Amino acid sequence: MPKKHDHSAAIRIVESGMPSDELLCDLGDLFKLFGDTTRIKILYSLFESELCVCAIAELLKMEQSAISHQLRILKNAKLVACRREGKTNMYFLADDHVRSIIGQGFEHLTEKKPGPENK
Amino acid sequence: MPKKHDHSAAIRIVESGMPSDELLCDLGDLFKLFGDTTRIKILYSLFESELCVCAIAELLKMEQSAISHQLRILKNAKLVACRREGKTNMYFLADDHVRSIIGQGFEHLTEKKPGPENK
DNA sequence: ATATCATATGAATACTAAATCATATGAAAG
DNA sequence: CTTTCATATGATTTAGTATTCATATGATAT
Repeated sequence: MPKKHDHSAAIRIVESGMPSDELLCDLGDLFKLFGDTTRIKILYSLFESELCVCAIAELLKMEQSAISHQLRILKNAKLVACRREGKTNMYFLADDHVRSIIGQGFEHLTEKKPGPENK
Repeated sequence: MPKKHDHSAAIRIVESGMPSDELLCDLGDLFKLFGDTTRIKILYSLFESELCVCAIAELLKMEQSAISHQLRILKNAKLVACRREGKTNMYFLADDHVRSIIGQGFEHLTEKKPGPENK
C-alpha cells in the first residue's frame, strides 16, 4: 500500500517557533501599508523633509484628495504625524522603523539580481 | 491679498533624492508580498525548515489550493524555491532578505506598544 | 462676515486579489 | 495501465481598497 507521507515532526517544530496569530496578522497589516506605490512614495518623500499635503500632491502628480486619504491611513498607523502651521498641515515621519523597513526592501531590490545561487 | 503658499524649494529637494518611479513601484510590489497574512505565515513557517505544501496547509489550517496559489506568487517573486522529492514538493526560503525584512517589521511591532489597554 | 486657500471626508466607482471549487497534471505503487 | 497521493491550475465568487468627485471643515486675510 502507498504510505501516506508524514510531516508531523516538521509541523511540531515549526509550530513551536511560530508567533501568535494576532502578531502575524499585525505584521501583515504593517507591510500592507508599505505595499502601495502611493504610500511608498509619500513615505519616501518624507525621508528628506516634512511636507504639506499639496506639496506631496504636486510631487506625485496626484489629486490632493487621494494624498489626503492615504495620509490618514499612514497617520492612523502612526507611521506619520502632522502639525498645523497656519492653513497648512505639515506631515513628517513619526517612526524610525519606516526608514529601516524601506531600507531593507531597497537593499533587496538593488543588491543582486541574477545568478544561479543556492544555499 | 492671501499669499499662495510656496513649496517649490522643498519639492526640488525631495525630488532630487527620489528613486525612479520604477524602483518605487518594485518596492511597493515587494512589500505587497509581505502584506498578506497567509503569505507572512508561509514565509515564517519556512524560517525553521523546508516544508511540503500539505504540511503548510495543515499548519495554517487552510486548503491545499490556497497555499499552492500563494506559493506560486512567492516563487515567482523568488522569495521561495522548491525541489521535487518524490511526489512532494519541498519549499524553502530562497532569499535571506525575507528574514531581515520580516525581522524589521517584527521589531517595529514588538519594541513599543503603549496603549490604553495592556496585556 | 466673506472670500479664498489648505485640507479632510463621505459616497460611488473601479480594480485588485484571496479563497474556493472543480479539475488537471505528475509521480510512484500495485 | 490504473489507482492514489501530492500538487498545480483555471474559473468563479467575493472581499477589500485606491481613486475620484463633490462637498465639508478650518484657518487666515480683508
